[in-house]
Amino acid sequence: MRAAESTERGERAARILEAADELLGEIGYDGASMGRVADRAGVNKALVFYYFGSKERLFQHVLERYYAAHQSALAEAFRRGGSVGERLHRLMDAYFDFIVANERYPRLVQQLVAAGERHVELVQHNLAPLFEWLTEALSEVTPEHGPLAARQFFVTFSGAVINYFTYSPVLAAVWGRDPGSREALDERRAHLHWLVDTVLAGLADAE
Amino acid sequence: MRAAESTERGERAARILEAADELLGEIGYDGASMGRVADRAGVNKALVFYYFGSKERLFQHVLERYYAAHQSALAEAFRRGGSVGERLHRLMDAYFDFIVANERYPRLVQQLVAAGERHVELVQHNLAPLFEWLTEALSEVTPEHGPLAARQFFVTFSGAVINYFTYSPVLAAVWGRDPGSREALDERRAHLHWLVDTVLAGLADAE
DNA sequence: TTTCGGTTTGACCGATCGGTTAAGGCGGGC
DNA sequence: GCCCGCCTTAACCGATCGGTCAAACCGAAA
Repeated sequence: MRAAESTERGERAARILEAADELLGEIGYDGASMGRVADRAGVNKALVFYYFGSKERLFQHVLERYYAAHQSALAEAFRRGGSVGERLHRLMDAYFDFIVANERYPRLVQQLVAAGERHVELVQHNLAPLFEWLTEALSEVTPEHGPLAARQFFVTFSGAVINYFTYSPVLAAVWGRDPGSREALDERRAHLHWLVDTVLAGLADAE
Repeated sequence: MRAAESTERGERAARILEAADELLGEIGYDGASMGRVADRAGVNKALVFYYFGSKERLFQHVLERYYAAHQSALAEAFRRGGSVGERLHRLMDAYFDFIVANERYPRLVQQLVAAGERHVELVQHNLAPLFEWLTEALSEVTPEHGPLAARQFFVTFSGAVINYFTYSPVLAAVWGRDPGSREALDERRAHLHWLVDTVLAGLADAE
């Protein structure tokens, strides 16, 4: 995929995209000036505009790459059937794995949401399928309305996953331990699976 | 409290602080230029520097106000004793109520974390007490290590609360409903309490 | 060899940024 | 009436921002 993009319009465009990706994750949209992007890519600033037209389109390009990857990773996990529990565990794993493999992604989405109303649409398109899949997967065991509706669990579960990563630098300081280490990630993953099972058991009791 | 600050150095300083607070929540640190802060406060730009010295100190002032309020709200909720469940429910309510009463706060913290390593320290000081209280409250029923350790529930619970608000504009679009409405807030609060009870029941079973 | 179209560059633009400065109100004590 | 200290302002500073442009480069077709 990345190789295809490198040859699509020359590898310099790919270097620019990669630099924009890195800087967006490190210092945010406002901090990542076109000049710094060009410098990191080892390229003249005007070339960035030649390839991508404007700052907004450049970073939109960066986000769409993640969006597509995120989408396909979760679609794959959802397509295969199984019981409610199996599908939830698989969705959870897919979401978790995707973020581990794309460590800049959660901070990036977080920046978009925090930046205000302007970029809500993009995040919305990103979140909508995940929301619908989880709603469908849960529909067998949750009521349609009220505190136990699927939409509540959507916020709770996705928050439990993504917050671990977005707050990771803070957690590293509060705990005496790197939240990105292999053991810490395994522990978090096990916690999430326990959470799914416990919530499902609680829902069964509530009926 | 606010009245005390208004008279401390004249009400113009308070107007500047309020404008800075609003803009920080609306358009972020980088977007909130000193000129715009001054305009919104109805004041000359140089006056902002006269009172607060620099942009960084101005917004640090804004954050410290929230920090103190957050701290005291949760300390109050924790001080009173009771069973594990009672303390957890009270902490949850206090956290939730505080955010409802300070709607710009979560987006503000989110921006700090997203902005990179620079502001981690402030968020850390903010989160550390909450972490320790929840850890202490949970210590009776959770193991010290592994997937059911208190630190895991800290991330899960705080994420379940704060994510509802930070993703609120996105959720409004995905659902056909305003997440900030009275009924929606009540429903979310009930969900969180159900979550606490269910997790506690699950922990009791796990022993 | 010349031409040509895509690529790359340095120089430049107006706007805005955070921050400074010197000078003007302006009310209260002498 | 004058002076002093706090408040407030317009004007200005250098730096950086996103974006433009005309010229130079360069490999392939003719």
